[in-house]
Amino acid sequence: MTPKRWVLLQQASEKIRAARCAQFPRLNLFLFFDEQFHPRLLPEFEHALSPEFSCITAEIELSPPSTQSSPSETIYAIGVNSRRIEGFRDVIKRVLWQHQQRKSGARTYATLMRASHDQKVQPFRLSDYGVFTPYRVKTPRTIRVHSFGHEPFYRYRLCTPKIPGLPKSLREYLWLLFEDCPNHLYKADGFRASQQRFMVKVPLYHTQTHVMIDLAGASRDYTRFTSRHENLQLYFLEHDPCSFACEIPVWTEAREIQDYAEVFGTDAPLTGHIDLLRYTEHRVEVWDYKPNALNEVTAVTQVFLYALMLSIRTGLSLRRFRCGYFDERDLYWFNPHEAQLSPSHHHI
DNA sequence: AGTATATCTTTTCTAAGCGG
DNA sequence: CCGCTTAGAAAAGATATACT
Repeated sequence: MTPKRWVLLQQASEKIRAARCAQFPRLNLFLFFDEQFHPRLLPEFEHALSPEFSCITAEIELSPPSTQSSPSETIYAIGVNSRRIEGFRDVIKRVLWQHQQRKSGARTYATLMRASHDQKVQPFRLSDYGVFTPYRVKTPRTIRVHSFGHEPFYRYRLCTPKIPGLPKSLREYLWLLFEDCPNHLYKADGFRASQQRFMVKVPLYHTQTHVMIDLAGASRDYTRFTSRHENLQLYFLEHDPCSFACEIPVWTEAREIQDYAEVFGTDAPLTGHIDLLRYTEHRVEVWDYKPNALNEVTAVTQVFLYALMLSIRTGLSLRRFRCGYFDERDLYWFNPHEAQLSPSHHHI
């Protein structure tokens, strides 16, 4: 979106708001130009929004520029009379998500595992399609928080001063989550990485002396929240220079892996939330806090799937990841690219 | 559950009005 | 001219609501 177009959309927004403010005092708008498939979307948006919102649509024809050579353009707008801007945004996102241009040539699971080079990714961004008005600007904080209503609620936290040193695609992913996360994938039909569906075989290393273990022990005195998990996570973000984010949403869909159904035994999207991310020795570390790590059996699969999904989201090779889980006594870690997923998924 | 925002309520501040 | 009173505005605080 060019700055000029952005201004035109803002002006259109003001115009609509002025005309409708009496009838719709809490009007929130999504505006876009008539490019690509957009105009067809107006009724689709309306249909998707109608169960939850009272909505209006508008079309504004721009007066053509003085040089008559170029054709006139139209701005389309869909609006809701509600303050639930996140709910509004989610519906728009869901509709647009289905219209994404399919990336051709999804890699097979085996190539994904073998890849030693990073891949280019083209993440979905709402701002590529249109603008929301009014736009609510969040106050900047060192640890930025966003709660996802992913049943239950997950509070994603990002420690912004630690971001600059990270690989670019990871940085971009961490930022786009705040607004562009496809929350509809986390509803009903998907399957969670935390649910056990198959076994992973991988060389697993065990230790009882590790900075993570010390930090986990020290975090016990931290009781800001009622949840132990949340206290530990925030403690790591505040006291460990390597920990930069917690409860990071990740996902992958069937169209992203050629033999997805064969590998996972389903077409449903895979979703999850990574407990804790660290960056050390040029490796992205995916961690899960498991009280009683010693007796843990499902954690390897779970953390492996987290790393796989983050690798797909960021395009970073699995070789740049390290995985593990820990508590106040024990720590286990492994290299995700060495993992072997047993294809049978019939054991739940 | 925990947090941000809107709305209502109370307090405080400011300044104008007025009588001594 | 001064100080007391008070209306109205602004700030602060408390509560309700919406949000994720």
